[in-house]
Amino acid sequence: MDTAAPGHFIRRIISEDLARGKNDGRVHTRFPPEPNGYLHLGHAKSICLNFGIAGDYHGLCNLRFDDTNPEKENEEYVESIKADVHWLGYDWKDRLYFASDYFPQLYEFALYLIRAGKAYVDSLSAEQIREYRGTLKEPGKNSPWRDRSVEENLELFEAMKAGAFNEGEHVLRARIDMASPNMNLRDPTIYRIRKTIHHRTGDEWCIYPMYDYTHCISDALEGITHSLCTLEFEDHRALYDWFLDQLPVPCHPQQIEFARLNLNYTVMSKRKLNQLVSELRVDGWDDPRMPTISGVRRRGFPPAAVREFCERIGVTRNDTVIDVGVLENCVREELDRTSPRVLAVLDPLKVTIENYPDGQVEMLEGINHPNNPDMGKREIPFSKTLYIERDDFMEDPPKKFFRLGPGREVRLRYAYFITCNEVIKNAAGDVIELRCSYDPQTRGGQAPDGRKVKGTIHWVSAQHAMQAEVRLYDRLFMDADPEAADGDWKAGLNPDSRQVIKAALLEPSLNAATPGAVYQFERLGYFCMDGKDSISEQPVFNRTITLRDSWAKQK
RNA sequence: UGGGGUGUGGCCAAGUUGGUUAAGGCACGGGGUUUUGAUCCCCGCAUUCCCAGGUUCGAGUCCUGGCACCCCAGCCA
Repeated sequence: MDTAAPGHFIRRIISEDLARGKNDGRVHTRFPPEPNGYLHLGHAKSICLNFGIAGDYHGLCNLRFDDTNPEKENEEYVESIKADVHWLGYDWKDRLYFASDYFPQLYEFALYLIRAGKAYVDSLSAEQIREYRGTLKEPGKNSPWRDRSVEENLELFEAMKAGAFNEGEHVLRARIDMASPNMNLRDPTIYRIRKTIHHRTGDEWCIYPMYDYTHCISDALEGITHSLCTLEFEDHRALYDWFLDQLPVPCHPQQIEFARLNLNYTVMSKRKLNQLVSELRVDGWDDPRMPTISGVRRRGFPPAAVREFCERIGVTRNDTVIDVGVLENCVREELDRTSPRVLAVLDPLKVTIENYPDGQVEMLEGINHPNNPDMGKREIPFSKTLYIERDDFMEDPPKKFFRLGPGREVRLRYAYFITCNEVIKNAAGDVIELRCSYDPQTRGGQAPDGRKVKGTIHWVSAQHAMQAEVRLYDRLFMDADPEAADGDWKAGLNPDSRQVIKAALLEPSLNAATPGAVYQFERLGYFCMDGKDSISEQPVFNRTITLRDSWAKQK
């Protein structure tokens, strides 16, 4: 029971509750997604909060699907959500629930409310209900059906359930206060008729309970102690409490609101993400550019990095926007620690070592991680014809450029010092090859005479390299705040958010790469083998994130 | 005066009973180590806490009055 660590305001509230002996010392939370889309980083914040708190206080966290709107929900979403929560590292064990499992109980409670005179069947149309509701500054007025007898309400509600009416003919409403300054309390609808097949209950029901009514009761039935939700539900708390106060429920959970996660350079609402997917602006919910959990997973973000991110951003009630740089930094930190290093060339420039024996091949030793010897070593083949990164050569380099240029000497990582003797160009004047010479004394990268070179560049042996497709990603939106662009938020979509390199060259050890594995391509960044599009003849690597690059900054 | 919230450096965020020089991270700038211009390591970065008054020996923390921004009028969640 780590009540010592104070942390954010929600932990403080829970620690105080525990100290006062509230809830018999139990802490029980829940993560309640609606299966109407894939989970995104905003959900990750909620998942880490709810499961994290349960873990810290030796409590429990349920996974509960809030599936009360059959028109938008389906099984695919349910499965993706379960997979995403597991991937993040959390387990609900045997506590998987569905609000739809409570439909019978919810119906009984509705009957209870009707008998208590706290709910009535309204026969106004949707438009009329809206008109009667009033406005933010003016009170609403009572529906003419508000004072039906208990018997008539019972009869009508049962007929609604039996399918005697069409959608929209009637609704069940809570009888609270049409003049309340809190719009949520102006006789909210609690049941509506929907003749739609539900993904779990099929055609068993044609009336479906609304969120406000369902959520609080579901929490109470599961013995939830702290019901954490986002700020926009703050005004709903009065209703949450109202229902629980009217009904004979086993307990009364406490709703606590926190600010949702906003990230710059992206959008974070299921509605908008859904739009990007359905309009084919991206390749599905798991497109590596998407801020979805499945997207960042495919991109190569480790779950530990996402968890660390959620920890770092904190939990408050402030409406804020987090800089994606914070997320990227978490990803770099985790990947720097865990990923093996490898040599790969994305934009190949041919190099011939003129004084290297034809047909000779040497196996050179490379270490898999500079700061962690436990990750071992590997052999990298070296030969007369190599490829280096085109960016690592400049015909007319500025003084601060440490790489290759005419007459300059650099170190080929783990191999030899080479000097550029000649630059070969094609008819168009493009550099197509470098003729170099190597110093046999520098094998491994050290000169016996102690001379230094300023640059070390990566390379790959032409005859040994394997080919791969590499996909480079940039931010999905060009503006920090896509929604600010008045009008079409999709106008700011970055046309260059994905760049595909068809024939990158990788050192042969990458033959052993498996889907999902992340490597650091030295001096370039971290790359993750794609599990969907890779085929054995042509693996695909997604660039997870670049390395920090102070040279690029300097330029 | 519809109701409900929030305001600490460029972006987050500690600071809770008022009491030394306002944590930490990201970003940024400078330096060192380095066979990745990576990592790592130093150092710098708010005389000031939305504003204005007030209480007090002392206020980011208390009081009063403003200002700014966010949420609410689904038979969505």
